[in-house]
Amino acid sequence: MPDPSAAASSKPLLSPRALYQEVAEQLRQQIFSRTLHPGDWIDEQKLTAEFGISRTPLREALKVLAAEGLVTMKLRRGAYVTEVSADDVAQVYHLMGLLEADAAGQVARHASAAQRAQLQALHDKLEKQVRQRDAFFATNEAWHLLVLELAGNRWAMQMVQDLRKVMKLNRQLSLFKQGRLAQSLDEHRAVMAAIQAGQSDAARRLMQQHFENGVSAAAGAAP
Amino acid sequence: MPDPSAAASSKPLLSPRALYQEVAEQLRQQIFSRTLHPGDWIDEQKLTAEFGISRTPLREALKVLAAEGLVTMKLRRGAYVTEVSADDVAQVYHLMGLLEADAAGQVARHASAAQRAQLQALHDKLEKQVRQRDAFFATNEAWHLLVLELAGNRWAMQMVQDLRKVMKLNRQLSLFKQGRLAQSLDEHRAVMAAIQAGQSDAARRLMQQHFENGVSAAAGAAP
DNA sequence: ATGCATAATTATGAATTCAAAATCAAGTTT
DNA sequence: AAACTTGATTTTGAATTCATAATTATGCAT
Repeated sequence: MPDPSAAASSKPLLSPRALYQEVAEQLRQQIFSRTLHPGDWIDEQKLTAEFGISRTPLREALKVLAAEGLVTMKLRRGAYVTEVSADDVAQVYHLMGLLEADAAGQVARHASAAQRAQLQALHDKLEKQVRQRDAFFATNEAWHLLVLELAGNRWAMQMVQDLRKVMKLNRQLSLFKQGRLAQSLDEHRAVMAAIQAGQSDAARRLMQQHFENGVSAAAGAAP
Repeated sequence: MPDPSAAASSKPLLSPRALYQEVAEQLRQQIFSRTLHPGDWIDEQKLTAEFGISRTPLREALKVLAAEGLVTMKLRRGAYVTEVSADDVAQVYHLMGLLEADAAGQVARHASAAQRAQLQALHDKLEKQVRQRDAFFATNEAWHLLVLELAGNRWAMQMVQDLRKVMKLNRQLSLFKQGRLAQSLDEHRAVMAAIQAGQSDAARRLMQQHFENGVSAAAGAAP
């Protein structure tokens, strides 16, 4: 068994990616898990000690996260975890809706039978996971990403992935309450049907609606 | 021997931004101006000599550009200027259209009278610059960015700015031929009118159309 | 002469060192 | 006692050094 707990414990036997990327991923995890939380100053020395590395790859990783919007660099006073307001959440959610709705439209119009089947398979899996929150979330994300992938716009894909990261800064996991989860599945089913029927406009509108419902739930508009 | 022609010749008397950001901007310029062109390997030593700096800030800048999509990092073999295919151009243009169309809709719906006037002023300026290509381009970009700014979604703003950078990788300045330039102005006028009239849907559709016309011109679909 | 193995060179990735700026602390002055 | 000044400490930003992977060059065998 290679690496049970720590990430940068030993020299990676095979290095699929550079150290700074490894560190960037570790930092993302710490940010998402609130080990580092929004507004916090990022102590370089402490982290280099924790990871057992030098400052160079850490600082490179911080610049990557800054470009992603997860951290904010202040000249001559280091890096801070980005604070995301409720307004930001609404804005980001809106954009994700816009991009994914467009992607759904593209898929409904151009996807092959095999691709539709692939998407349907993931949806069917989702149907069976309504009672398992974590599994549901994982499959849900996979389905959304597959829609984007099938739409075939790699720039849109990259953007949505970055936006998803920003969303994770915000601990409103109450995003999906009990009821919302079932409703979400209903909406998925409708989008899926439109895609299967090749109804581009409908797929687009339904996906947009799916996100609008999500954001109002996230903003706490629902009682 | 000091270097009078190079950009980072002397220590900046006042440093508004960090060196790596300065270098990132220099690199962007070299990429846009085709001093470095798509597919090229980026020679770190050559550039450090040219800029008169060490490799550290240069490598940090490269990571930022990689996050923007302008360069591609290959493990253990350095950085390369990203190659942008015709397909990429179409995809990026489509996304810009999507985002800006949405922004135009928002502005039509929510902008104050003062904001509309501000936008109108820029448009009026544009009307007078149909014969001056460079000035026209500058004002055109300013107008588009103002639409985004007035829409009030800072994430969308950031995205479009990144997409614009990628677009500049592609030297299809034939983007605006003689006739296209006048037509572009017509389309602007229509969007502007819809915004002034508070017609959100119309503004959105017209802006979308504006971009679709642009992309077909860029792709060389027009004769 | 061609192909392969091995040595020399070069470039990348990361650690370390150095300089300057900012923060913090103490002491003095008003 | 409060505020300002001055000095010590910490921390950032950048240069330099070091180790290792990759490339090129050289020599040997077939």
